[in-house]
Amino acid sequence: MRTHELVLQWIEKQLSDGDLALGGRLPGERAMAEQLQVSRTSVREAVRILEAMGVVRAGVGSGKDAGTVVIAEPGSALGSTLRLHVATRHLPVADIVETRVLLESWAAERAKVGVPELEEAAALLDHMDAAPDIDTFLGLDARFHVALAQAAGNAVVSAMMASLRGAIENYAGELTGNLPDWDATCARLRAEHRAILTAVNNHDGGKAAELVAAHIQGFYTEAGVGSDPSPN
Amino acid sequence: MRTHELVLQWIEKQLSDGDLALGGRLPGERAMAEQLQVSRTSVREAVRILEAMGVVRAGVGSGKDAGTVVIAEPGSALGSTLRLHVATRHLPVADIVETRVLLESWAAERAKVGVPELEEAAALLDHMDAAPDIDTFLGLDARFHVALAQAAGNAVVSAMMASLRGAIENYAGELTGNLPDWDATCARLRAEHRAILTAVNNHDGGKAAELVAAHIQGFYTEAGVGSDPSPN
DNA sequence: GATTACAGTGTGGTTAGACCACAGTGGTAG
DNA sequence: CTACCACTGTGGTCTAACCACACTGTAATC
Repeated sequence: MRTHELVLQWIEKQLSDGDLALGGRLPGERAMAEQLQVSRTSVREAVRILEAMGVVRAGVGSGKDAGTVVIAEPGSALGSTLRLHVATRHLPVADIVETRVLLESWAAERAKVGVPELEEAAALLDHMDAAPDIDTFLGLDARFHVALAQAAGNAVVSAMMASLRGAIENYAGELTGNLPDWDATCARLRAEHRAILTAVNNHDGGKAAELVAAHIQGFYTEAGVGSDPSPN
Repeated sequence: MRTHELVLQWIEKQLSDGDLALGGRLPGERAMAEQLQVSRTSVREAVRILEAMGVVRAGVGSGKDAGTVVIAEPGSALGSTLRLHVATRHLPVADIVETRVLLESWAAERAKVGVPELEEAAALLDHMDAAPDIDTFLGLDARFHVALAQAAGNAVVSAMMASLRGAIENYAGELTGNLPDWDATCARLRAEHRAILTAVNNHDGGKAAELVAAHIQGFYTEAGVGSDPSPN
């Protein structure tokens, strides 16, 4: 077994045993190296992997944001991984979109009315009506979809859904500039968002799921994603 | 931007541009370091991250398996990431199981009859009948479920489904020893597998999806997973 | 006394250079 | 022809140093 894997095992055990919890600080790299009798290089390789997994965040200096602390951001980590595999042509963009439709319509169908996430989603829709530019709109759009997914109460589905979106974010983002009429598209998307939220609040999960599926598929189809067999 | 991220960007660009394809070799670490004008350490950190993502595999020595080659194993990589997040208590085991049911029943419903994956699945069932011990059985079981998922033709769903299983593999594996009657459970699982495959081959996707959902949920429930609010 | 300036401390970030184990390659002695 | 062995290039590991950064405490200054 390679040295940095030993360090990974040790840290994972600390997490599993509860000796290291979310928000907690890892020992300094030099201290860990001495404690485990390995070089600082190996410790750093392990920390890098955990950072790529979204399990820790490393910060220089001293004080609040310094040191290596335990976080929980699986979404961005999974997204990066998927993005790389899309780059290798192993994961087709169409499959990403299809899976996103699957997860997100499932979540819409099971969204619990009255949870804070739905209120946040509603507030985001108001902000989107006043979004000054496309990028701001897309940023709020992402947050809306995540909030909607979170309302279903399954953290794994939320994380995966967010990662799927993130994996093709740049790719799809480039295509929005080529849309024939962004203002019209934007107006349609906003109307669809409100229809989805209304269906959820009316306890009509089936309707909400249908609307979400059509909403996502419609956007990517219009942007030209999914029909192209050779992305990048 | 940190140095190793620069290396990551460079490699990702090589992949996106097609200059580096699946099965291809990365330049040696020393060569890459010189080419990008960074230290070998930084190159190694980038390679470590890619390795954790399941994008490359590093091998020592010379010849066929030597050097750093591009692979495509998102499943194991995503599984490790999820496992770590389960360890931080951020992802409940119950959510993992629920998501696996979702993905796998979706795949069962859309499995295409006649594809090679289904034939492989059938062959695996025969091998499972003759499995000498639990570990062998569970290994074949994993391959059966992956083959079934692949029959739906969505690489992302297959990878995610495999990763979900892998994330709680050890956790669930420990519990199989505590089952009241493994022989009975094993016989039941084998019967359920055949019923699932039969439903798929009869083009009864709805039935297959139902059976798969009950099959997975039943196993984890019997093993005591999902009802325990505090795993590990 | 309050404020400012600055050295001190501990963090991760980066580098250079060395040595190791490993696995093929090819020459060489038998 | 065979067996051996030095050679080469790969990743794996380690050491020791230096840097930038951000806070902390102290001391000089107003």
